[in-house]
Amino acid sequence: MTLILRSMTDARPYTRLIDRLKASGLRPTRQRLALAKLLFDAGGDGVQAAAVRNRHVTAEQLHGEAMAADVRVSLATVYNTLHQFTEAGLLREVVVESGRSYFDTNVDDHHHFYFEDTGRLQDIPGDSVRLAEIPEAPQGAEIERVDVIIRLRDR
Amino acid sequence: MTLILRSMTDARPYTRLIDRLKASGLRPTRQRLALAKLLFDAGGDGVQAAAVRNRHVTAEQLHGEAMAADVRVSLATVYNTLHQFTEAGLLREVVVESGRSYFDTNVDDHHHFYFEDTGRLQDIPGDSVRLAEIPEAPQGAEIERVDVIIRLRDR
DNA sequence: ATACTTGCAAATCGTTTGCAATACC
DNA sequence: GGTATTGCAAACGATTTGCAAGTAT
Repeated sequence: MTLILRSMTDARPYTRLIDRLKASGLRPTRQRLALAKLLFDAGGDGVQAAAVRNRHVTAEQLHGEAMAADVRVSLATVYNTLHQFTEAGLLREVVVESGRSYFDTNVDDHHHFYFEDTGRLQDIPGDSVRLAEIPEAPQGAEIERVDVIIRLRDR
Repeated sequence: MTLILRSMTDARPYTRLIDRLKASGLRPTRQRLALAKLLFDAGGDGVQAAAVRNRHVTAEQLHGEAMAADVRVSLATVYNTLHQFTEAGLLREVVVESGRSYFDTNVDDHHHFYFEDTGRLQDIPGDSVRLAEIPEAPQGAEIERVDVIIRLRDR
C-alpha cells in the first residue's frame, strides 16, 4: 500500500483549500470549503493512505458526511458543488451504473475496479492497465478520454 | 466497412426469431417477437451493413421504433424485454452516461466509442483495442468483464 | 452595492413496480 | 386451465431547476 506524505503543519488549515478554490474561480463559501475539506482533506492528520485520499463519493454520500460533520448544506448544493469541482478539474466523474454518479478525487490518468455486488469503486493502482493499441478517433472527432472499467463479482 | 451476409430466404421469416426466444426460455409473445425483429432483423432484406446490425438502443428509442412500426407495446414491456434479453445473453447493456442505459445487439467481446456531443455510441471495430496488461482481480473477486469506453468530442 | 451562492420545494427524467386483464401452451 | 406476460398508472430514486433570501468581495 502506497503512502502519500503531505505537510500539514500550516497554522491556517483552510488556506490551502481557499487558494485552491480561488484558483478555480470559485468563491470560497462556507459550503464549498466544508465539502472540499471532506473530499480532499479526509483524515486531515498529514499522513494519509492513498485509499483514504482517493475517494469515490456519490452526492448522497457526501451530503451524509456533511450532515454527520454538522455542516449544514443542502443536497442541491452538494450536487452543484460536485459539478463545479468537476468542471474545475478538481474531480472526475465516473459512470459505472446507470442512475448513480460517482465523483473521484483522483483526477490523474487511471482506471477502475467496480465491485458489482457492493457497488464499490476502486482505483486500479498506477498504470497496471495499459492499452496496447488505441484506434484512430473517427472523422471529425478527437479522443477526450479513455475509461477502462474492470467489473468484478464475488468469487 | 464490413458486410455481413445472411440467408433470409426462409419462407417463414419469424421462425428463426421464435426459435431464438424459445432457446432462451422466453415465450415468443407478439411483443417480444416484434422487439426482437426490430433489434436483430433491422432492414430485414438479407444483406445488412454491420453498422445496421450492431445497434445501440435505449428503451425510449426502441419504444419509439415500435410505435412507428405500428406495434403496440407499452414502455414498461420494452424495459422488461430489454432486461430479459440481456439476461438471456441476446443483448449487452452499456453504461456511458448516468441516467440512460444503452443496449447493444453485439454481445461479442468489443469496446465502444462514445460521442459526448450527440450521445451516440459506436462499436470499436474488431480488436483494435487491446489491453497490454490486466491487473489481478483483488482478493475474493473475479473479473466479469472489462469495459473500455473511448470518449470523443467534436474537433 | 453587486454579483454570486444557497436552500427549499417542486419539477423532471429514466426506470421500476403492483396488480388486474390477457395471451400462450 | 394454469402460468407467464402485458399494460396501465402510480411509485421511485437520482438529479435539476426556479426563485426568493443570504453572503462574499
